[in-house]
Amino acid sequence: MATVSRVVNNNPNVKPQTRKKVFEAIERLGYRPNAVARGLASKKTTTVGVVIPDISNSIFSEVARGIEDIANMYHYNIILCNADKKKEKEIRVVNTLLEKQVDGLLFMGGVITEDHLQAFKTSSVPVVLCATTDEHHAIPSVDINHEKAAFDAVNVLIENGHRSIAMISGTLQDPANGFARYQGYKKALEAAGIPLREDYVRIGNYRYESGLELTKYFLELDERPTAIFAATDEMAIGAIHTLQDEGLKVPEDISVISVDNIRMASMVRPQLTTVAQPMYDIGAVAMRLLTKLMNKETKDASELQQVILPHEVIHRNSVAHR
Amino acid sequence: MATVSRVVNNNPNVKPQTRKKVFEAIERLGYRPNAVARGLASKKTTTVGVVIPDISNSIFSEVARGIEDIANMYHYNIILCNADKKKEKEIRVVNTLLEKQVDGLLFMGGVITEDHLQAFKTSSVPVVLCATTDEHHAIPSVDINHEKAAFDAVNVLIENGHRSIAMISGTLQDPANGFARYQGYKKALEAAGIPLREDYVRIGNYRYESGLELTKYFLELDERPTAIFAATDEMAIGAIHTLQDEGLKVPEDISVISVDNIRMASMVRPQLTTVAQPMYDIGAVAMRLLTKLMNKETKDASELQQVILPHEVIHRNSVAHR
DNA sequence: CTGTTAGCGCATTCAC
DNA sequence: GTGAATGCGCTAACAG
Repeated sequence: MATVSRVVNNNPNVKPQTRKKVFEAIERLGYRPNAVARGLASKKTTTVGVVIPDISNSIFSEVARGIEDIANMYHYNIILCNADKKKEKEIRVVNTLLEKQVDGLLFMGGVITEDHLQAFKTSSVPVVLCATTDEHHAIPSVDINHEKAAFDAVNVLIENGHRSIAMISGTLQDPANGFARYQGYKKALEAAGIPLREDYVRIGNYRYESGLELTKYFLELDERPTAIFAATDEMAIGAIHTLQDEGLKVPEDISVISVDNIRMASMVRPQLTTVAQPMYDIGAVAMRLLTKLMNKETKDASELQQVILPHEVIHRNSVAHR
Repeated sequence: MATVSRVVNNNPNVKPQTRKKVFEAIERLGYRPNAVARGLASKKTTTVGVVIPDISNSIFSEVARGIEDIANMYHYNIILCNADKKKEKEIRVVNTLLEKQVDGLLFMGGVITEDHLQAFKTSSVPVVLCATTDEHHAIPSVDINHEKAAFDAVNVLIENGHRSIAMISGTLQDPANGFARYQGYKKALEAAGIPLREDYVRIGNYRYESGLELTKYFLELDERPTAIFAATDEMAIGAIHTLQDEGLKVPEDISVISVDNIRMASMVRPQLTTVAQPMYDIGAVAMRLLTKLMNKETKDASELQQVILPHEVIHRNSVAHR
């Protein structure tokens, strides 16, 4: 029995001949190792938990793909849980994942509250945040610099001569994303000496429909903006369509830029100029970091583990000089 | 110890008072049940395996969301594995999933070969196919009728007076999807007495880029088609863009229709007329069926378990009368 | 209603 | 290099 365990686990201390015999017996009997029993005995499940807001959202599904590819590479499987950015659900799934004895946890979600931190603290396995950060940087994370990304996007507009720049923002309640991107907008205007106009900022919900809707508001203004910065590609595409539906041309009449670079950004006309956020890489790097933490390859989880991946302006056809 | 097990598992045979005491102790000690040990002892893991071609593809990620929601409702978790429609990888992940003692398996993939059937047969837990079927209907499945969906799509074109209808097909090697949709196209033409022209059919890979590319070919034909039927929305959107880039108007000059109804279909201009395939429901129904099978609520896995969900024509703005 | 017992299928000592 | 013994943390009989 111990010998079988050795060959199954590739332990070298087995005579090649008996190894062969064991393999034959395995084949003949259709023996399949029981990973649950192995997990109980070895205290390792080679499984990691992934909590994600919504797998059907393309942003997150790309991150998930990055996670799974790297997980696979290191022979981990992933248990996937949608939590819809609902705090209660997030904490609940973290606990069930921990009960299932995952070897590590990847967390994507909304705001990281004290309760989240508390839940993570009860974990005996490493946790890394993915595409988000906690305000105190208490948990390892990998993300982009959302504020700088937004700043760079708005700057593209400014460099193209725009000074009337509206923003379709996400919720300001989310410090890691919505608020940070709004801050980037504000600072870019500030740096260019452009006064911030309150009527040039509307709050959406990140989605297409809200881009569609909020753009109508801008068009009713006496002084229409000449450019719109949307916090997400989806809202930007919504904006473009409202503009087009109203007979305006993008980018000739109004320019549009955003941040994300979802696949759809190059599948619309005009193709969207946007700041690319490397979704796949965020997932991949986060998973890689998690493997290091699980193997204790890295000294201390609390040092240096705030990875910021670079973003990049992708020039396409939705921004024009004026 | 047994009593603790009882309260944790909500067994009614516990005096309310001792139940309360146990809960207090659990709270005080921060006790967290070990689901792996439970799984070993009870032979149930409350986990199901999901093999999926690519979670970052919106078609599949919507199915996955349907699966997870219902799984969650029945207190199952899902282990998600991407297999990219690669036979070898598919079979490998099925085996690791089985080693992990999942209580059931949901399979989305490419062609179901004999080797797949063989792998499923070694499973002691139920398997259901999701968004695909095997040719012999040996495995329970939930899907739409792809042939009829394609037939209906082409018929919309015919009813609108089109007789020169080209098709951008998926691979004909995939009987459950690509080939079935091609068959639907063929039969619709046949039923309308329209001869099939070989130069009106091109084979793509389901994706945007191939729609983009193959449409150019149709435009170079002496007799241009007046309508294009694409096997997927992505290819249809690609077709529309090539048409527009060449200065043609959709649907005035050329009509386009397809099947899928991905979210993006209503996020392009013109909005895409397409046959809706209920992705979320396919996942949800498949998971629900799997729960029944796992609970042996249903007599025999091999009877009646070929669920066909209805599809529906969604009229938008990419088809015109001529 | 509660406590005792015996595995679940492995990995991991420890002898040999 | 191999086999025997122990225990991972729980559930499932079984007594009481």
